[in-house]
Amino acid sequence: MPNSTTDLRRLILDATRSLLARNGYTNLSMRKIARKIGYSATTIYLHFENKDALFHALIDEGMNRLYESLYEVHTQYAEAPVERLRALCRQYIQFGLDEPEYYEVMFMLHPEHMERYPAAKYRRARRNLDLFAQALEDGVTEGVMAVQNSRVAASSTWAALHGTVTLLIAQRVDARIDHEAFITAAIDQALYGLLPRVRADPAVPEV
Amino acid sequence: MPNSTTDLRRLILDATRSLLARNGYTNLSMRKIARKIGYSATTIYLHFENKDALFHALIDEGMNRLYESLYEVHTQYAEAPVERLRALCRQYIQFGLDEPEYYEVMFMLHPEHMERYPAAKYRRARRNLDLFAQALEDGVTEGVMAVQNSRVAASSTWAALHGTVTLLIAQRVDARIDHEAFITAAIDQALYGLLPRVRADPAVPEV
DNA sequence: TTTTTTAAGTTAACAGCGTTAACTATCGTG
DNA sequence: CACGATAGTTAACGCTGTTAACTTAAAAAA
Repeated sequence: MPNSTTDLRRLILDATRSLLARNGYTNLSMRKIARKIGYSATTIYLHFENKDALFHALIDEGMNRLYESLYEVHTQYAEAPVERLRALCRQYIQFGLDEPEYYEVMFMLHPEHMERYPAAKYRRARRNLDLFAQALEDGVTEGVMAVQNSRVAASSTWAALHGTVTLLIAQRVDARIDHEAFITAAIDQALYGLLPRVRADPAVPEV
Repeated sequence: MPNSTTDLRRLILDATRSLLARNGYTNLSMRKIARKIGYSATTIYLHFENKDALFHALIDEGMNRLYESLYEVHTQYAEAPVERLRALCRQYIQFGLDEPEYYEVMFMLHPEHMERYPAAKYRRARRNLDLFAQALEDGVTEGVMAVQNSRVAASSTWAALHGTVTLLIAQRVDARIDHEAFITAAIDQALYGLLPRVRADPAVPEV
């Protein structure tokens, strides 16, 4: 199956990822990718419709790698939903910090660049959120979490993690704050917010 | 004090904000700003060192407007830390959704564009976080919140809000999820995560 | 009043960007 | 041996942020 055509496609994707990690999204261009692999810029257009489509392919690969690492956590903590959720949160944040520029492309691209993101790729990306929703549902079943709607709660938990990663990536967290303490606090706060409360305070209804 | 020089500076800032709101950050250029106010592009460089400096001025104005709206909440709920924090969260998210492109410039600019952000402007921006930290400290004093380090907890709360705003702005929240339900869930989860727990679970230490 | 200096703004240009159209060279097949 | 397809190229268009050099008008100094 793999001929020289698919090899070049692979070469383009690898070069893009490499340049992305080294020089960042801002300093990346079709011409630079081409120069790195020894082809002219227009050759890339023989394998990807445009720059957006090239990044869509890269995003999809990233989503799949993220899923692999989250799924490993999922199976490791199959019997402990709270600890599983905590580990999923850690893994998600670690993924973002390991390759910040890649994370940025995956989750911070402008909606106008995502309008034509293929439905099949979108469904694959959503599997990541499903792992979080599954942990919440298991937690509710076991009575160790209190959540009204697991899909909504999974999204709000994701929002907390996404905010944590993006603030760190954008270097917006105060220099006096230890990053590890910040991450731990963010995860704990999100987790505590999902635990059942003993005496319900009327001012604070269930999530 | 205001002469024609400072007037033109004001004109540039207003035109930039207007174009930002209408066409977004991606479709904004020095030439377009200049065209809108009837000057040549290089005239802008007589009032701002470069594009970054122009946006730094815009960010600073945004941070001050945010502070005004948060400070109003601060005084309104002076005696109820939990309700005050909830209202601060609502106000912050509303601010982001009211002018998404402006929020993006304020909080999502690449660190390389913020390297030369002036210290005085940075201090003004941090006052916004101080209002959150104050609410947490008041809550701890009154025994209605449990927080180890108010600065860290204020940052992790901010992260949850920032994630909520950015996911909505980037249109990454699943179409099947109601935005209002998502926002409420995110705020509630962050808030619950700060409340004191009756029986401490050894698996979940304090934030 | 005349000259000189300063201020405000302009035009032209540079290197780089994503993308398209037109062109060339190579290769497998009829 | 010719032909059509395939893979890749060059040239070009209209953008971008930014700099240098230039003009024009007003203010200050002679």
